[in-house]
Amino acid sequence: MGGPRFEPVQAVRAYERVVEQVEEAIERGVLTPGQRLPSERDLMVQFSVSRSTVREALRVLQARGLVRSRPGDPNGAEVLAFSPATLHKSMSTLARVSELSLAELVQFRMVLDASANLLAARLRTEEQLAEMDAAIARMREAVEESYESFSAADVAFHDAVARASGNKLIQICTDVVRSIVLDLVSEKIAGASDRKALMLESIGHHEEVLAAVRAGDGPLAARLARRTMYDYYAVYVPEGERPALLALLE
Amino acid sequence: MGGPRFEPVQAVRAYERVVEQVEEAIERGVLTPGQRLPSERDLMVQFSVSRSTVREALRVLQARGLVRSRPGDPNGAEVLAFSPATLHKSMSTLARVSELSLAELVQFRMVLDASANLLAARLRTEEQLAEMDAAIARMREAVEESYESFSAADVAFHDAVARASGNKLIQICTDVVRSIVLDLVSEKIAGASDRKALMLESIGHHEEVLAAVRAGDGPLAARLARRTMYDYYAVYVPEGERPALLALLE
DNA sequence: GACTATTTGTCCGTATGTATG
DNA sequence: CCATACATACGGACAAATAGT
Repeated sequence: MGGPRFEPVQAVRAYERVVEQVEEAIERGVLTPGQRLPSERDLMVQFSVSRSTVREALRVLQARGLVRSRPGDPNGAEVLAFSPATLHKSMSTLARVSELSLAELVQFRMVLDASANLLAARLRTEEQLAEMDAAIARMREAVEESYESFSAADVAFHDAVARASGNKLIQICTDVVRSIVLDLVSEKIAGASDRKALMLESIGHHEEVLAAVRAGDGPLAARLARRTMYDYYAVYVPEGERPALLALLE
Repeated sequence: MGGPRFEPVQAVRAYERVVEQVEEAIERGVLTPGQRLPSERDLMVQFSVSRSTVREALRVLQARGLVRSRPGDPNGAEVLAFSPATLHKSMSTLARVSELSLAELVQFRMVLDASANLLAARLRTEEQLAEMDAAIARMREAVEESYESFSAADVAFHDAVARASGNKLIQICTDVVRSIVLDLVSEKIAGASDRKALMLESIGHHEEVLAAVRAGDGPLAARLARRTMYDYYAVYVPEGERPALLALLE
């Protein structure tokens, strides 16, 4: 064993080297959000490449959500704070291209929401409990208004729980997967004839979940959260795929 | 309320429009993986834009993992099958830039692995059980060899469980988060003095988990999986953040 | 408000290395 | 080996947009 482990020589493009250097500077904190990159002409001098190369590198950095540039900006491209937008983008294409079924998405939401509730039940503050109360109150008001405002309040509730979990990864994934699921089923829900009854039932479920979170009973909150999500979305999942969801309900 | 809801007019760049059209063609299945795009010169004619614009669009598409282009290829850029590589990339930068702590990453792994085991216990086939057996066997052999081969076998086990869960999203996220965690702690583990004892203990835990999966006891498998992961990684997590992990162990 | 300087967005032409037949 | 077509990279140019005077 052993011997020299040569790296495969790959003709790395010029723009890639530019991307790497800027990316590393951002990740190392040398460039912080809000700061500006040098102008394209300055960059072509510093990297000693042509402007086209600089621009291709900037496009890649922009696609990765690290910088943003506007025409005529005298300050150069702006370094952005990381947002889950790119994550959202790639997960969305994954959902559309790589044939993610609604069942898998809902199942993943059940996993995330249950975990968030489990953690929130132990770690929540009084302030966060108040947020959840307020969200449910808005859900109740929205029943008479529109499905859109109801859905917004529902999102706010789950968001508050996700924040209370203290885990940013849970928070971000919850946000991403939820918006994808809503894209897939919001028209169907909005057009349901018994929409109002569904909303009222959902509110009751949310209140039970919140009571468990308030009582600090994590396992119960997680179980109720899974059940709530199942009851709300199962009708839109093909019957053949529902057993996979039920497997989470023990 | 009401009134015409105008969209904010944003000067959409030419390369963006090119990206949109190609992206849509891929997502609608007009362009399938393995197919080739027209050459850059053909594209500048079809879109009636310049070469630079075409190239910037191709860089963005490449950054999103949708196409790949090599110099001298007579067939033009290749349409790729979607891979979680972009997802991996953006989640990695999220971990580095957005200050994700090791505690949060391990916590998320605990959530994913527990859910995967819960589902696997009900949905696994005999074939998948055999894979898990084989992985544990390789772990046992690797104890005398090296930490690297042990880690590889360990990865294979968790991968088999994730596949057996039947949820691609769990599978992909497991893969992504695991590699990030391993990047952060693999040197520490490899350099541990009581490495061998740790490996043996870990094997025992994995066997208990597998026994629960084989018995079809999902909740038990999930609980053991969480415990296994905690015991393996907790020492690398700052003491102040361990309570957040313990909150998952009920 | 208008003018000017600078920057980005876009286009064109050209040279070079590479892969295919 | 040669010819062709391609991607890569360079440099120059002009219009549109922005910021400061």
